[in-house]
Amino acid sequence: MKQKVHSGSKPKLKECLEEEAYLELCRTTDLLSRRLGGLLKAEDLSANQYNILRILRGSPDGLPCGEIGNRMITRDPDITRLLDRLEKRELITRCRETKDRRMVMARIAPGGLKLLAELDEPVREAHAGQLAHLGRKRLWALMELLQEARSEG
Amino acid sequence: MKQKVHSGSKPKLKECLEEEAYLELCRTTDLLSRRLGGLLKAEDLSANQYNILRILRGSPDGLPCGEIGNRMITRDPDITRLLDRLEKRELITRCRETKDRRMVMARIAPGGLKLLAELDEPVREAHAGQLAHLGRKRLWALMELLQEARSEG
DNA sequence: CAACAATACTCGTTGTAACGAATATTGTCA
DNA sequence: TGACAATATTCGTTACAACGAGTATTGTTG
Repeated sequence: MKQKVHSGSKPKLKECLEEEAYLELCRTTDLLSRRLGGLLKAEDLSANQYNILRILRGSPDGLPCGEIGNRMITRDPDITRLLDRLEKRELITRCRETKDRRMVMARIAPGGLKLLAELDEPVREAHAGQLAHLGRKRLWALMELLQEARSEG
Repeated sequence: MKQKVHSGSKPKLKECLEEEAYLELCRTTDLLSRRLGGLLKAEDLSANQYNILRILRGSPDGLPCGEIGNRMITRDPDITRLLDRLEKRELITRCRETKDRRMVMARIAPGGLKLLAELDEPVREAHAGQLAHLGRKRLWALMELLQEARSEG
């Protein structure tokens, strides 16, 4: 996920505005991601693993693997292996659904909740430290623009 | 003024605006990156390799490996191997500097220029297709906000 | 029931990122 | 000159992403 983009040369005339905007986006995301990455690495979590945990925390009833795959845009064999690692560390649990026994529901486990809870504060502080200087107004403006950017892709 | 007291349940983490903005940023960058990723994969280029080629195109006199590493925020040994792969495909050339013989200058090769040239149009079209609906005004606003976001991290 | 679709999984593969440790060469400076 | 710094490299390691092919189980439908 980490995508690095060169930030050196001045924009050539031929480069279109959309491309420049994309580069800005990459640079910014990359910069902001580094701190978070450091926090996660200290807990031996990959960004994807962290995302899964947060998704599952938001769905206390659990989610089928396929649904996780849809949200992450990741193929199901890869989701399976991601969940394998998380399950081995007892951060999540899996159990087969009784209704539709084709599905396996993944739920966050106490260990996963605890780990997330420990990360919440530093993560929030990291983001605040990096973005608070924008202020509420510009943050809202930024979020709105980003949503609009995705709204018609 | 009366103070509100939490009853029993754990105080919900205040979803801070900065964190939300970061998530929006990630979602947007991720979405936009996928098309580019497809174009690059068709040419067997990783995002990092593509970035290096673009950096080098912007520096016709070549760059020392260390400078590339600085721009990409990537460690020396990894840059070396990235350049190895690019050199093997004759997309770049390397030669030792005569002045300071510790340095090795990497330059883009004709093959690299050609490959980039072939990618320029589809890449630009992809980005335009994804972002043009914002219009110039909002694109500028977005870019400005992103620059400000990085200006104090 | 048979055929098919959906779900998750197993297995294998390749390339890469990221990191640590060590080395050779060269330049700089006290 | 000798000690040190800078540059790039080699080597080894681990984990992960991404992809393809195939399998087992279960549900659905004609």
